[in-house]
Amino acid sequence: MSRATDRAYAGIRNMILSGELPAGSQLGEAALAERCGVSRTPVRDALRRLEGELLIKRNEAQRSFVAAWSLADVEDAFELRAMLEGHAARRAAERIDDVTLQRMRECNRAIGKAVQADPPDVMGFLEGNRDFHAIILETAQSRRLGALLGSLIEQPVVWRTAHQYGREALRRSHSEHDELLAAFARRDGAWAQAVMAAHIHRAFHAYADAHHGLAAIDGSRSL
Amino acid sequence: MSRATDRAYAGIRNMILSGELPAGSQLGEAALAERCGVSRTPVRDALRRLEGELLIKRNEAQRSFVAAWSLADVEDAFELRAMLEGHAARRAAERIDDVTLQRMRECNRAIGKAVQADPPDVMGFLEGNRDFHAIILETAQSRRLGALLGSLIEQPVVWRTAHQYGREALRRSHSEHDELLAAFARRDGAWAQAVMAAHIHRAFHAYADAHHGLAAIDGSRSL
DNA sequence: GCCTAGCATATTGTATACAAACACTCCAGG
DNA sequence: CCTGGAGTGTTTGTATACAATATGCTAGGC
Repeated sequence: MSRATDRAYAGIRNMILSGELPAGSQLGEAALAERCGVSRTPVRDALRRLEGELLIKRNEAQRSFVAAWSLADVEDAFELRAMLEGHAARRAAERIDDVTLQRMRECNRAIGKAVQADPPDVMGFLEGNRDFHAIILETAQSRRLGALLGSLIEQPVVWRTAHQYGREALRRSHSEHDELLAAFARRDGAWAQAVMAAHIHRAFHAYADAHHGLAAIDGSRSL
Repeated sequence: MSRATDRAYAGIRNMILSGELPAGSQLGEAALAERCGVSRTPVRDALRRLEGELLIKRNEAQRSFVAAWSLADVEDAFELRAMLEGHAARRAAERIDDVTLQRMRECNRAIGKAVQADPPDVMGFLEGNRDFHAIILETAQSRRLGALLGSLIEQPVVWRTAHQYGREALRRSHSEHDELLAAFARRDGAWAQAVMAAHIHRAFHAYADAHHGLAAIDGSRSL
């Protein structure tokens, strides 16, 4: 998108994800505009977008607030992701060509390298991971699926806690990608779907463990 | 939302769905603003929203055009709906209380009455059908699921062709709702999910038959 | 004759001013 | 002391003016 709108979107988004704007705080358009160095117009566009991604909720009088995410909300989002990305994986496995398959292999090699670095290169991992999933989504060739997943992929709180993931969790993620590649190589859609669904569900539990601790799985705390 | 934005959204949407603005035609903000009797600002909001619902697509230079829907696109949307609404039905069956169940029974009775009227009351059917599915979505208690389905429920072309559905198709829809109610009464999530998925898939074929004819299932024609 | 550069035009992006809606406070009356 | 309501201030909605950008056409050179 255009420069000012992007700046507003990225700026507000970062303020929310970094915790600079805590859950529940009001987002006045004028204040945000000043902080981002743009006028209210692009801020309004950005707020609409963020509202669609459920990072922001509006009260009955159209005032915007940072949405509060309970663990149940996050689980809900992961469950939908598992379903939709599983579907995407199945479609991709049925449609993938050898060139794309090769690209995915290289992508996962890069992820493997990031995992084995000392200390683990978490940013590199996240980037490779995002690319990997993006290729699958693209190969699935469903515009609507892409649009739906768009609001789910960038988990709001995941980024903040990614660094808490242990090397073991990253390594398992990497090896699950390998299994996905095996399913793709065989063009086995059902296999790919199952592996992907498991992959996402496991990622949720890795998140829940890292962020809430094993004892706190009660859904009562907000993020 | 507010008055002007709603007017723009509803106006543009109707122009697209009614065919007044054919697929592929450019949507200049200024022209739309004049036709809707508002300024460009609410028109821009409405365009953003419609773009999210994929009724509009933008080219690389940010110009808006009415999206062309091929039969494959419609099938794609129905497939996603089957998956997501199936999921919603499962959650709803596991959570529904007796009061809501009674409301749904009454809703389906109203649908039955519309179907048996002579001639069939198609508008009444559509209205009841929408309510029925809305109750399920509400009972599923997943904000994100609601947001995702929001962009899928209002099939753009379905409304234009609903009147072509025969009484038999409407009657089957009604009886499938009955089966759904049976699954809900037993709190059987898996059953509800299966019935709902079948319900949506059948609806797609009813649509395809009515709109494209039995011989034209090739995905090449746009809507 | 064709390609390219540049200008004219159309269209979207951004800023700002003003209008409307809402929330909040404070005072008056019971 | 509690309640109702008017007034004030804050916040969002809308309109419009201006800036930036893309597009298409024309003219000039090769």
